[in-house]
Amino acid sequence: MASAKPAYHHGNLREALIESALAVITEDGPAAITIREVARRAGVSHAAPYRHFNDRDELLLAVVEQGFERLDDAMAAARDSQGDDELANFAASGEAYFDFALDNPTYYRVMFSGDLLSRSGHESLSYTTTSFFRQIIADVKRLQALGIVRDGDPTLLGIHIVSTVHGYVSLVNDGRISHLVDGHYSQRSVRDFVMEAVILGIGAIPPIPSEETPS
Amino acid sequence: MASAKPAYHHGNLREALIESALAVITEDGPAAITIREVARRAGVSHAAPYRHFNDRDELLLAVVEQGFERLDDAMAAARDSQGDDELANFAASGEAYFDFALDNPTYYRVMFSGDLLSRSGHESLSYTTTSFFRQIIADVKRLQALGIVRDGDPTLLGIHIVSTVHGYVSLVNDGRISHLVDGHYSQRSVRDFVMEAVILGIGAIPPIPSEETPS
DNA sequence: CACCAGATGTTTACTTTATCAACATACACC
DNA sequence: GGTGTATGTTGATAAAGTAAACATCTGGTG
Repeated sequence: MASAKPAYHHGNLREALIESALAVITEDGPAAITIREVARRAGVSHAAPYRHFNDRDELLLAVVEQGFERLDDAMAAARDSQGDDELANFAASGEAYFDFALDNPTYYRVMFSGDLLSRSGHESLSYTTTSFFRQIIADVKRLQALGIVRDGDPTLLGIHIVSTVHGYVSLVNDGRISHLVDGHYSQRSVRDFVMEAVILGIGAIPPIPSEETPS
Repeated sequence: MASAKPAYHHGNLREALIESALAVITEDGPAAITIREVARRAGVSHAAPYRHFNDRDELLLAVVEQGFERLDDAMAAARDSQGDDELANFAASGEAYFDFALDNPTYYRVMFSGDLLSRSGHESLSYTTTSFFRQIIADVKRLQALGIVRDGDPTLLGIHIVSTVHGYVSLVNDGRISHLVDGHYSQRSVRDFVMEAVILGIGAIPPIPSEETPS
């Protein structure tokens, strides 16, 4: 009861366009996104997207924003997953970051592409990262107050932490270290090594690994 | 004696095109590079670049390769600058990396854009990073043998180191942390903090800061 | 229920670009 | 000097961004 005629109005074109954009990026990278291709995939005319986005960048921006929302959600969920253990909560949110980035390379790539920012210094972008950093720095402060994290400027510590995590997932996503890892390490074990190194680096003791033995 | 007529043959068009490309990237980002614009800046017709590069990506690739050469040179020079002090040499080469990336954001951005790789999995690109990683890992091994760097898989330690450095310079270059730093810290001091944290993180003691008091 | 105002799509048209093919020129070597 | 090859130029085609004018649907309003 919903397929007789193609329907002049799509119904939810905006979302459909974002999804198509993601598909294109996954297949051919962010540079391959074209308004026309995205429109084609959504089954509308090449100019229809302009009813929802002023230009190509705005479409990209919508993808970025959706990505940050999902990342935020994942981290927020993880942050509260470990009860009262502050360090475990922090580690869990960090793990969520790793996992989001590695499981959603498409989102991650656009989110941190830098190209968008350089082209149109969209405030929303810098805002997103700002709030993200604030959260990390607040975490560091809290853990310092609890004596879990070493003394030192929390902003600088936060920058150090984010640098490592972001650097690692970027290198992995861009296929820059696969040649070192493939056949020698599981992606998981490398991720865990880096994560523990981060914890160690801020002077906290990594949580005792759980007994689970995943496949 | 070298400017009478425009000269049908440019003389060194290939280099000129690479330079023009760099200029465009600096001004408007990598996505703004067009064969035609680059040709315009070099003062040649829109099809002339095709005598030197098969397509747009190959031009980009040439920029990337030149960038990696310069980075390699800078690091190699630094690596031998501190005499027999192995750790100091390592730190110096790391510092050279930071400096190259932060002083040449244009090069660095294209070099690690990831877009190129995803579009055309050019072997030369993965090769470059491969040799780069090999060097780091060799350094780690040597320092471990000297008891300067903590035990642990040198490949994983190398990945950790490169992740942090690359992550930091990427965030800086993409303007993602300027809002945290501006007015509070000098870029230099943040860089030094991260660099020391890396040294600390691999279990080495940071070299005693020199007496210099730069402006 | 008929009708109007927006919102959402479509068509057309113009400009810029990548890229190819055909043609032109200059330099190197004989 | 003559010629082949590398290096440039011109012209043409197809695809994309984007704007403008036109079409159609949807949701109130009377």
